[in-house]
Amino acid sequence: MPELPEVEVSRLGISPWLLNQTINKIIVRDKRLRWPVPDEIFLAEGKTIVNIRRRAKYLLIDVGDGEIILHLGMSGKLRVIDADFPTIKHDHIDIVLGSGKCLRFNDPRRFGACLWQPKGATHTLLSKLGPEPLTDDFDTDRLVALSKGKKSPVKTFIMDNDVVVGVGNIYANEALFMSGIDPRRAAGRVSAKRYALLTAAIKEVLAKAIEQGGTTLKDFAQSDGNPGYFAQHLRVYGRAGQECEICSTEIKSVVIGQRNTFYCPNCQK
DNA sequence: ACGTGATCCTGGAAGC
DNA sequence: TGCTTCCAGGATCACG
Repeated sequence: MPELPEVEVSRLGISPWLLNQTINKIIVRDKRLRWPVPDEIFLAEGKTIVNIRRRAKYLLIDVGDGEIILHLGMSGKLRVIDADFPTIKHDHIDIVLGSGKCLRFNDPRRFGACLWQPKGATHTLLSKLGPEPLTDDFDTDRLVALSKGKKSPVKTFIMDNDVVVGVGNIYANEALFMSGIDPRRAAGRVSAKRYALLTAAIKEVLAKAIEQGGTTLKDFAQSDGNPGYFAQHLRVYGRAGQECEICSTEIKSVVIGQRNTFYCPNCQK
């Protein structure tokens, strides 16, 4: 289940293999992803990859005339392998490179996406996104301003892509624990002081995860497809019934916005 | 405008 | 052992 750090680590992992390479061919074995894969992506054939960037959890492969947009959904994996390497189940798309390698997209649950945006245009999916969490555009003032009067839970608030992008369920849980805020608390009833703590916690937990190569639960493989990475230490996520590391109180779980939520009833108020 | 909830999909785990 | 059921997850869309 790739969150922002996993996508960033994927970007870093695949970039050296893709940059300055010509796209010889794009093979779409199954276009039934989150949205049907549009024929426009074939416009990238014959073009050279000049940049690979990330926006939220989207990867953008720039070929000059436009960008291929990739989203890993929750079960998507990218591997860079030899183009003639035998395919396995759910290998939906190949981007075949001049080097003989290919970027192969595998996604069992097909929640991922492969789309196209022409040069200068911004796909509607990307046009309304909030700021990147690791930039200065995401700060305490923004959380304080946008949360005014909001009755929905603070956890739902920080997972809202209009507020800030890239905060998924795992890191939302962890950041709220780190800042001592009860995830059920109404967003409008969190003080500015505590929003400062939360802002810092979000930045810290995401940055640390990127450093460590991404938190790796069951669905993430690094770009070379090899395991051999270690899951980042999670303090509340998935730990219901276990003791809080700080105070030994039992970690509770509750569903918020249809998402499993974990917190320490003693440390988080 | 705001908030809640259904929905997409599959594999792995848990339950019977 | 083999079946069924449940669950996970991001993001959109429909509805109250």
